[in-house]
Amino acid sequence: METVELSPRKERGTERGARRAAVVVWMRLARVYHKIDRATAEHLRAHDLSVAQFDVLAQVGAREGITQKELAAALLVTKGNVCQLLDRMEARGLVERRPARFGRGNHLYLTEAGRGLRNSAVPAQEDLVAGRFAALSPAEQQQLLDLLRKLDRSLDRPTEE
Amino acid sequence: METVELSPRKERGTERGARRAAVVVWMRLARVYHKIDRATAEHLRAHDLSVAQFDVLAQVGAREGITQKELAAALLVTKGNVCQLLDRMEARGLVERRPARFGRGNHLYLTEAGRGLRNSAVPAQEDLVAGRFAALSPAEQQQLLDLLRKLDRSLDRPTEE
DNA sequence: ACCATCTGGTTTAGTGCTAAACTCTAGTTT
DNA sequence: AAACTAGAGTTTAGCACTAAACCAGATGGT
Repeated sequence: METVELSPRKERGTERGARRAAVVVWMRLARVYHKIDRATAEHLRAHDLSVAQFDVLAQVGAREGITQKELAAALLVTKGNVCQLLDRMEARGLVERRPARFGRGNHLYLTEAGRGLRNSAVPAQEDLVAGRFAALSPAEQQQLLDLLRKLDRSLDRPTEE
Repeated sequence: METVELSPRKERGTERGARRAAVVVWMRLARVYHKIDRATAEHLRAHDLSVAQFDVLAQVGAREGITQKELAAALLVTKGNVCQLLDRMEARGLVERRPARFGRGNHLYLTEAGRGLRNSAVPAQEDLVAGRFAALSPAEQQQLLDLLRKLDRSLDRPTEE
């Protein structure tokens, strides 16, 4: 295995420190993500839903008529993944694919069952999340949101390292 | 950075408002996590490593002699998952399972190949993460870390919902 | 009209992950 | 010592997810 090209910067002492600091933040963020994700997965089992399926239900419910491509983009997953997810959920009668009348692409809609499940699962899910964040005051949550937003936006801009 | 309202004024301080607010923070956190996770996965392919394998390599390298159970706990995954992961990595000659001399459990060690790979992959990975967090100043990263730490610690405390 | 291309969507192979059942053995009980 | 128990590790079934190849209908240029 070859050595990988490191970024062409000079190894100044402060850079090393900055690198460490970022890694620590990232590890903590990943930890928090995992814990809450696990907790929601466990909770959603009461509705016979996986987290992925819940996400589909929530997104499609919020934006009916969305296409598979758009859904994949919204969920940050591949179209292949969305396709398989929809296969299962359609077979279970939760969502419906309708081919576009003009142009290409399938439009997605919730069935009655899907809407019903969504209406019960979404509030429960929100309650759970609210509970997990309850340790932070509203002001702290706002602060956290601000930081995450700034970070998130910077991630869209093509590599500015 | 300017503060953005979380929700319409009329919901401020209400249960509904708090619930919404937490959900918004959570969605943003999940988004950030996904993006960085994807970026690291892509980057690690240069070393023929998945994120999970990288994590194993990093953990075992940092704490040689760790048991599988401890590793699973450190990575927040099931022991079954660790077992499979180790199967592949052992087959590839990166790690080694050694049955405990006394008591039960396997102790884990990196092979020479594993150590070499770790030594090249870890710094590259840290550079990438540092780059992704570069949009935040050191002070902001500290702030983010503080909030995540507080949140993380609260998640360990048995359900206070 | 014809062909080339583009682009949603589908399929497939391979990893990651969980839950749950199972194995094996160390340490304990009787 | 024989049997029981508990705990680390393994196995299995099934969903999630990606990358990459594939398919088919739309679009567009000549």
